[in-house]
Amino acid sequence: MSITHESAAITRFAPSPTGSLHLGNARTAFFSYLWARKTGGRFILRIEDTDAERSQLRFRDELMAELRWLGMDWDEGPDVGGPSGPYLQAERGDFYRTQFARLESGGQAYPCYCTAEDLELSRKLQRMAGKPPRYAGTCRNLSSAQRAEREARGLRPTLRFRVPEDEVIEFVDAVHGPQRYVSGDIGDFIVRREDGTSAFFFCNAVDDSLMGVTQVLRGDDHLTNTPRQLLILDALSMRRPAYGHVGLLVGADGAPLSKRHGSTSAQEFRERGFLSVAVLNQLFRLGHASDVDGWLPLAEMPAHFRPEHLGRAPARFDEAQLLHWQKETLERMSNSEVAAWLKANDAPEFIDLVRHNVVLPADAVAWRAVVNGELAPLGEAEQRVVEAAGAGFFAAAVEAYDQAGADLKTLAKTLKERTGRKGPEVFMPLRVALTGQSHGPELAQLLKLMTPQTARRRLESHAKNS
RNA sequence: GCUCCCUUCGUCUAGAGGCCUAGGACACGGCCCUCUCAAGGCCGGUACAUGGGUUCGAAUCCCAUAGGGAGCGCCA
Repeated sequence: MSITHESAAITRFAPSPTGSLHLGNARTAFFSYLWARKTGGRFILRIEDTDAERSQLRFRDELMAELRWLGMDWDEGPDVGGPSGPYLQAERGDFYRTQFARLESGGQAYPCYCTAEDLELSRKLQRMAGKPPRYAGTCRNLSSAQRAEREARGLRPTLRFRVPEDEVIEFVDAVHGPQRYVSGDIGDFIVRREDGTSAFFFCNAVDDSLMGVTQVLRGDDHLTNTPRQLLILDALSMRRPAYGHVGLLVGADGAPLSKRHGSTSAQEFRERGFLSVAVLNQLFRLGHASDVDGWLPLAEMPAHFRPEHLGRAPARFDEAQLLHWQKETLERMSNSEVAAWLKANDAPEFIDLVRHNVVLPADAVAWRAVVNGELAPLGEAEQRVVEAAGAGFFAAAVEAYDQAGADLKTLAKTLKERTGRKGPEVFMPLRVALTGQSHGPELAQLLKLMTPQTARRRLESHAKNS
């Protein structure tokens, strides 16, 4: 069996609006998006809001806003419509009811009157006995009289899928290759909750099929769920999409990405000032090997996306690499784009000067203070530079500054003549005194941007008691 | 407990039996450039989880072991 990656793929991203857009989900969404764009297919956004308790409108809006911020657009979705709507599962109840009825009339599903407490207890018992916690089959073969009796007692049933015995379920996973499961390992599972809404296994599989999705791409955590979904689709004689399960995104410690790893949502990275293209360049290479190593604009990513090179092993998210893509992105931006990104109304000369020393907006804040604010206390290394130069050096520097003004070349020249020092021995103490740091943008330009009073005061402060 | 998945430099990855004394990117270290940092150029170190097979030959195939992860939910 060979997997074809080239035909027009209909892919989807189907998040549940119960939280912010996690980096891992953003990556799966992105891969799905790229697959559709690469093959000239379609990308669908479907919101899985069947859990009324946890689903929130706010999260749905946030999810879409973050996706858009990242640069992804979808051909079908709750806000743009499409031929297979509605795209909110909460509004698809009629579709599910139709399919539930088909399952029930075919005997492929049955009402189950066990309560959540019954089931919990049963699972616990099985676990203690060292057995896999599977549905015991209590309601599997209830007679109509028995059902009527339970209904009369006011019990509201769930609908349970009757897993066929001794069936082999096979499929070719787009990233893992051939998979084989036996139905005996799967217990009957709930497809319709007591309140009539659809459970995940069901609506997720049915909608993918109904919406014409040809390629489902999702996290590895769904791999062993796939046979269940295939069973549903087969029972309903619905078309199976192809499935692909990518390795999860994990933190530096190898554990699934979570809050304790710091920022994990797209929103957090956006708020810290990361550029969306930088984030995309990083996601593009996590669990995916492209044919290019360098930075790519979003428009060129689909052509360099290789579905056959999606990774099975979990990928660690390393912020150092994201920082690299951030720099690469910044280097490609014009001064006015950088200025717009910084959102601070900086003078063009300032932007031009410090842009190569700024990776995040927070860095610009520090340089602004250097130009016209208060310097932070000197670090150890800086302290040593000042001490090595000596108070006399700075006294001479003040004098030279009074004559030369903000022209660093003349200032340095004068100082060289008066102190007999040269090169770094002249520039380094000046830099440290003037900026408080041993590194940074061109000193000559920095000096020009400062007010004379500031520059003079900073030099003078080291001329005395150092 | 059962089933399934995963394991190449610190990190992301290339690698589909000989092209691998394992390649690239990021990070790191050194040198050059330079007032410094960044950028750029050059150089460098570090990896096939372990143990058995199969084979003339294994990172690549098979089997065990170890370690990680997922699923077995009226959560998705």
